[in-house]
Amino acid sequence: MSFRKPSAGKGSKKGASAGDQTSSDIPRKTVYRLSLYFRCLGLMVANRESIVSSAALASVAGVHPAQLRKDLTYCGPLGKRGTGYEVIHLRNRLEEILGRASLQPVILVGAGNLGQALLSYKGFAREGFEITGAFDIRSQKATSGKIPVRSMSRLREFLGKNGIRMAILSVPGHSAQQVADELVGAGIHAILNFSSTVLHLPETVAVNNVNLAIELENLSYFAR
Amino acid sequence: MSFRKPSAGKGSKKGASAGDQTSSDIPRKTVYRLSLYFRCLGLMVANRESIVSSAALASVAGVHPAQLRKDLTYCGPLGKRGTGYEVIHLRNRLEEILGRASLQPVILVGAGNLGQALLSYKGFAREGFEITGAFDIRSQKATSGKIPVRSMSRLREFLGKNGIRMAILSVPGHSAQQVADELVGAGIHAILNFSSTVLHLPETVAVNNVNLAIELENLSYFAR
DNA sequence: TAGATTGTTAATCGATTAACAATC
DNA sequence: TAGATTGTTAATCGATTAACAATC
Repeated sequence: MSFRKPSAGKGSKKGASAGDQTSSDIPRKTVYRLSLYFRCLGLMVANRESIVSSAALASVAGVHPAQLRKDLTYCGPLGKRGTGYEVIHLRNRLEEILGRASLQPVILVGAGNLGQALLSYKGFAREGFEITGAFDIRSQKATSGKIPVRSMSRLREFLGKNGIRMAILSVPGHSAQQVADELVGAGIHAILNFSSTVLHLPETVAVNNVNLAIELENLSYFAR
Repeated sequence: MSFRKPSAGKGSKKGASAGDQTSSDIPRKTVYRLSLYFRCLGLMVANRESIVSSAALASVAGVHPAQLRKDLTYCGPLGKRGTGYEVIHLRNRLEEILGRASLQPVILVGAGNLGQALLSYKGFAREGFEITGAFDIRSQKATSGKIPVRSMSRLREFLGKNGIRMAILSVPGHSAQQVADELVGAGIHAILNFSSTVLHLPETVAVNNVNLAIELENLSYFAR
């Protein structure tokens, strides 16, 4: 989950948020769905499917066919009327737009319970995101198969040296705002916020909120 | 993150989804924000604040004051004109509506890399959700401090015996749909889906999608 | 009473979907 | 050519915000 808004406005996204940022002409919700289409197309490539219609792709992605076609208008004309889309071609175009070609370095801040769990999660790497550094108020020696957790005091130096723009924030709620300010001050432009605090940051900083407790709470409400 | 829609419609929420369900008159986005307000009020209670205005609470929650007031209309009249809201009173009312009073049992299905991480995450318990059972195709003995991972074949029996309605799904994408069908068949009404697959399920089942890779991908797009 | 703030309605805004001409 | 499906515009729908009367 995440809460920031589409590129056009300010306000709150999924549930709530503070501060939004612009970075392109494609609305945030559309960018999100493009990621989804990209993944569906990856499966189709693996299945040796060469052509797909908007109806078929939309069905797999769980969206309305018209919405898919609307979303794709942001990517230029890509299909062939009467036929559909070339799977590989469409996938390549989305990869290009989403900037998936290159590996993205990310730092993780807050190596507590959730932070440690995220550090051991291999899904990020599988998707092209490498956690190149981990930070916490208390540093931890590297143990087998794990990267070292550095002291927060080394943050600025590390970011500058490695040109990193993205951070995963998994500190306790009570220190999230302060740490986020620190991150932004040190040059971070995008934060995946797992803390339960709504961050107040400049609009130039992109924030996506993932609040697992609220997701469950939300489900439990609708499960009754 | 999560993708299902507000209680009223069908379509996709944050990014994409398939299938939606109704369960009340309060729109899903509003329910989500009520959770957020509930947490902010918790902090205020801890700070011994007794009264709060819509402007102040909205600011902390990162939403527009009018939106907060609109959201609260679903909860009945709660404030005092000219003064604001009694913190404790409002918090209690939200707790009531969200059904936070009681502890919710949840199962986790898929004890791979991410599943193990989620099992060791203590944040769920802290928020009133107890992972009472874990399942995987291959069962695992309980080790110190961890609950046992049961074989999927024991699922139906376990659910029936414990009256569990919610599941966290952390299986690989390629088996997510099949396992989800199994869960629904066994009586699950709400799924927190961490897999990268968009699930196609009956509208009566609530699904929230959390796709960490897409969250990061989305951020990386806007961080450029 | 004067000032403040809620609750609510109406206006705005954006996102989704329907419809269809263009065209393969 | 006839059938299919895209790309796009217009219509619909829902969510957010502005505005203000009610009232504490």
